[in-house]
Amino acid sequence: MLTGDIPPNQTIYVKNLNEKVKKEELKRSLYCLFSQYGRILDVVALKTAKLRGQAWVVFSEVTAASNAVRQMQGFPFYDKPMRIQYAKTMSDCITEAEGVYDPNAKKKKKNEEKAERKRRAEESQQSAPANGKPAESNGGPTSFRHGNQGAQETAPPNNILFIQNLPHETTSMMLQVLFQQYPGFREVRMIEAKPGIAFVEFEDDVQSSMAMQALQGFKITPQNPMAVTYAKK
DNA sequence: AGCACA
Repeated sequence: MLTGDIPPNQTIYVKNLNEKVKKEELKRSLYCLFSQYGRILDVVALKTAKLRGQAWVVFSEVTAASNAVRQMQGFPFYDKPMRIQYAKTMSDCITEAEGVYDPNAKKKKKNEEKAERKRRAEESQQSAPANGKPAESNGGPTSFRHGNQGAQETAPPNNILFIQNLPHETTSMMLQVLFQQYPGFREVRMIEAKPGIAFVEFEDDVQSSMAMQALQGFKITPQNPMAVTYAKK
C-alpha cells in the first residue's frame, strides 16, 4: 500500500511540513486546506523536538481521510511537499466519542482532569482561526459537501476553485474583491442560471490553494460560510 | 526522519 501499510483511519498523519510555520497558523491552514475533503474534528500539531514538522488531521469520515491521502499527496504546502499517511492509532477525540476503552490509555487516566482543563483552555484559543473563520469542530464549511459528488469523488488540486453556499445576492465583483488579494488571481466566473456558486481561477494550484485556505468558510452573511473546493477538471 | 492528543 502506498500509505506505508497502515490501514485506513479517519485521522491522517502529515509530515514533511515546514517547521518554520508557527503552530497556530499551521493548524489553521491545515484545517482550511483539508476541510474540502470533509468535516474536520480536530487538528493536532506539536512543536516539540520529536513532533515538529508533523500534524494529525482528524476527519469525521474515513472516506474523507482517504481522499485527502490520495489527492493531497506531495502537494506543495509552505514550499514543501506534504507526505501523508493514515495515522497509526486512533485519535483521542475519536475513542472518547465512541466510548472505546483502551487499556493502554489507563495511565493517562490520572492526568485527565488536569489535562482536560488545560485542553479546554487551549482549544478556546487554538482552534479559533483568526478572522472569525470556521473554528467550530461542528458546522465547518464542509457541511456543504451535501452528498453532491457521491462522497468518493473529491477533486484533486486545480488552479480553478469551486465556491458554494454563497448568498444568492453575491456578485462577481464582491468575489473579485475577496479573491484578488491573493497572488495569481485571474478571474471570477458566475453562472446567472445557477445562483449560490462561482468559479475562481488562479494561475496555478499552489496559488489557488493559498486563497482556498485563506477564505475557506468565509462568511459573506452569517448564514453563508463559503465552501471552497477544487473545481473538477 | 520523526505517530500525539499540554
